[in-house]
Amino acid sequence: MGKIFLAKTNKGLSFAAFVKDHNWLDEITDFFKKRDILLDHNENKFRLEKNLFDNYFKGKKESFHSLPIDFISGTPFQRKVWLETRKIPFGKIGTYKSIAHKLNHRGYRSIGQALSRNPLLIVIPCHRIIGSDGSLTGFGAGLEVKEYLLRLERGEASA
DNA sequence: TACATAAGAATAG
DNA sequence: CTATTCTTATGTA
Repeated sequence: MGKIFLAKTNKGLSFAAFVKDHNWLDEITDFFKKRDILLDHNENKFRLEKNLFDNYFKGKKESFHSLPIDFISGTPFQRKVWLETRKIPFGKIGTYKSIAHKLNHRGYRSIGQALSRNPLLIVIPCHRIIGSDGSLTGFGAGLEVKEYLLRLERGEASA
């Protein structure tokens, strides 16, 4: 399916996304640079994460709830949305509207906006959020990925 | 303050 | 019923 770029602080995982191309990596590294976060290329530190993702892509109900995460970016609102999204159980889906409702918000669109900036793909299952009519509205990493992930959770994955 | 948004609702076909 | 357009609210820079 592709490679996944992971980044973590000493507090927890802070970034996870599919690697697009080299240029994309530059942007990410730049992102961390601006925050004075040094990147240490040490894959050994990601044993746990790797294992979790491995489970997930095997179709196991990995919720990542045990994985410590660290929001290096994000406004209070975004975090609320992310945390709420994270509560969605494996295999289930939610709508922007439902999230908004839980947060006592009327800003459906803002939910999507927050999710679009989700730095923790999969860990925060933004792919489980779809439009109120059941349509896949959008996805940062590409709708293909979203579709794939949803099928994966339905047990129809084909890698 | 102005811009952008992964939505929604409404309308037309 | 589906496709298309328009509207509105909210977050962010």
